[in-house]
Amino acid sequence: MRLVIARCSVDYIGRLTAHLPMAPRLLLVKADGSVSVHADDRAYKPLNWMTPPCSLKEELVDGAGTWTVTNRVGEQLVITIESVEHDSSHELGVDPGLQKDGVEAELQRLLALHVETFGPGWSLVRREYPTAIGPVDLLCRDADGTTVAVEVKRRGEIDGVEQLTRYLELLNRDPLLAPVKGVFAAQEIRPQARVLAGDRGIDCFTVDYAVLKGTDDPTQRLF
Amino acid sequence: MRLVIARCSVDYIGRLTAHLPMAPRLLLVKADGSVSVHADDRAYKPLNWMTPPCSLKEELVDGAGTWTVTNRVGEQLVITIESVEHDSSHELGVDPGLQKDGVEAELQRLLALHVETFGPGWSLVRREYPTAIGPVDLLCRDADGTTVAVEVKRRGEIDGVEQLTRYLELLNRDPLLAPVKGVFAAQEIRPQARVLAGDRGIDCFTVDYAVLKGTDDPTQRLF
DNA sequence: TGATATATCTCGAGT
DNA sequence: ACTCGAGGTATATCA
Repeated sequence: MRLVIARCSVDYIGRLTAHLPMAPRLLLVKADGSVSVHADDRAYKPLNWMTPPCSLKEELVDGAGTWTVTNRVGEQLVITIESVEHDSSHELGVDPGLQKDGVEAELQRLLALHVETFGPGWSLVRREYPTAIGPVDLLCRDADGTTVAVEVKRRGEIDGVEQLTRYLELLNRDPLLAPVKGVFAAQEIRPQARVLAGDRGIDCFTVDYAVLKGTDDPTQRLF
Repeated sequence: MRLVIARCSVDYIGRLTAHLPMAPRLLLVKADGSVSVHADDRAYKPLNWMTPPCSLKEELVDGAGTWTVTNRVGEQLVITIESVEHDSSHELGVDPGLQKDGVEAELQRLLALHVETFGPGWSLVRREYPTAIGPVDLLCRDADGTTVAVEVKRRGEIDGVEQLTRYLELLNRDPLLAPVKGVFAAQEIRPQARVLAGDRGIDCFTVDYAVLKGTDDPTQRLF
C-alpha cells in the first residue's frame, strides 16, 4: 500500500473520458495494482481510478512528471504530477476478510425454516426448487394445499417481479403443480414493484428481519 | 485528509452486521467526516466504511484503543486499534471536480440529433415521449412512416428489453400510433438481452459512440 | 422529500 | 472468459 499526497491533474480515457484539473489529492496504490485518486470528500469513492489488472508506469524527475496506468482493454489513467507532499509505503499483508450477516441468503434460510410466517398451515415443498430457467427460492403449499412459488429479495424491485412471473408461467404448465400462486417477499418493496405484482396477481409480503431472526434465536424468545 | 496505518479489528452494526478480525489496515478519514477501512486489495472499495454525515469519537491511550463512528440513523462502525504504524494529516482544500463525457444522457442526445443512424428516412417524433408508465427515450418514424419506440442504454441488459416491451404494449393500444415497432439501442448488448429482444420482435442496434460523436463534432469530419 | 434510473458501478459465484 | 445477481450499493434526477 503506497500513499502519495501530490498536486496533480488527471485524465481518464476508457469507457468514458474524464478530466480533473490540477489540485492536491491523495494517490492510493494498492498491492493488487489498483490506483485511485481521492479528494477530501465523496466518502470512499475516488474521483478517478483504475481497477486491476493494470500496470503503472512512473516517469518522474524531481518529483514532477506523469504516472500512466494502463489496463488490459487499453483504458488509460494519466496522472500529471506537479509536486509531491508525501510519499510512503506500507506492508499490510493479506487481509483475513469480512464476515457478513443479514443478506438475502440468510433471509431465504430463515423463511425456509419458518414458512408459517406467510400464514397458518403453510408448508415447505422445497428450497431452491429447480426449473429450466433457474431455481425458485421457495416452493410451498398454503393451508388449502395450493402450490405457491415465493421469490425472496432483500429489496423488492420490478425485475424481481418479472423473474417471479417467468417462474409462474413455467410452473403453471406443469399439471402436477398447477395452479401455482406467487408471493413476492422482501424486507422492503418498491411501489412500482408492488403495482406490477398486483397487476400480475402476485401477493406481496414484507419481511421483518428482526422478528424472523428473533424467531430463530432461542435467546430472543419470550416464551 | 488523515491517513492512519494501524493494526485493528472492525465491527459494523447497521443495515447488516459485519466483523473484521485484527490485521494491519489503512484508515482513511476525509474532511467530509467519512471514515473508510482499506485492505491492500479490492481496488478502491473499502472493507468497511461510514458515509457522512457521521461523527468520530477517538478513545486512545498510547496509540491503542477504539474509534467509534456513528451516523444519524444509529449505525455504528467500531474500530479497535492495537497499534499505529503511521498517522499523518494533509490539507487538500476543495476539489475543482470532475468533467465526464460519454454517459447515457449523452448517447441519447446524440442519437436524437442523428436518428438517421438507425436508417435512411428516419425522423424523430419526440425525445422523452411521455407515457403513463414513464418516458420513452426516443419516439421515431422510419422511412415507411411506421412509429418506432427506441430504448437507449449504455449497456443493453434484459431489464431494458422488459422496459421497452412494456412501453410497446402500452403504445400499441393507441390507435393513432399503432402499430409501433421497437428498437433496443446500446453501445453493448448482452447476449441474453439480444435473445429476449428477438423473441419479442424487437430490433437490436449497436451504437458506435466514436462514430456518433464524430458525426456531432465538426473537427472530426473528413468532408 | 420520495421514487426512479444510472454507474468507468464493484464484487462474487457459477458455468 | 463470460454471465448473472446482489450490494450497507451510492448518486443524480425528477416528481
